Amino acid sequence: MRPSDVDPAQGVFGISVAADLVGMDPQSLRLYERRGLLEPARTDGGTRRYSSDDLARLQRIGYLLAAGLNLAGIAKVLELETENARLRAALELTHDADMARTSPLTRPRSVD
DNA sequence: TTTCTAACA
DNA sequence: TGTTAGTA
Repeated sequence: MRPSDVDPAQGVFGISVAADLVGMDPQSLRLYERRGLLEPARTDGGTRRYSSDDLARLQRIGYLLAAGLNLAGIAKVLELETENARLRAALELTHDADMARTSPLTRPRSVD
């Protein structure tokens, strides 16, 4: 299987490996999950499986923590970002490439 | 591996 | 408040 065939949304890493890759402790990863910042996949046995998307999310959490936000604030940020991505994806389906290039909200208004 | 608890800064 | 360590 080629690297390009790997689904970034599919969980493959155990918690120890995932924590190692992002420079965090497994305990912190569990705390983030309990606070609703993350929801990694589970094996049949119930152990966590972190995907590449999860790792990117963890690095985002680390960045926001360093920026001074607490976990509650980060949960809110990630929630809004997720919704924003969902809305943009829906917009992409409705509009053609030309419309998607400039947001209706930011497109300059004609002010005679 | 999980969850819980306590101590630290 | 978030991290770390110890426990079961």
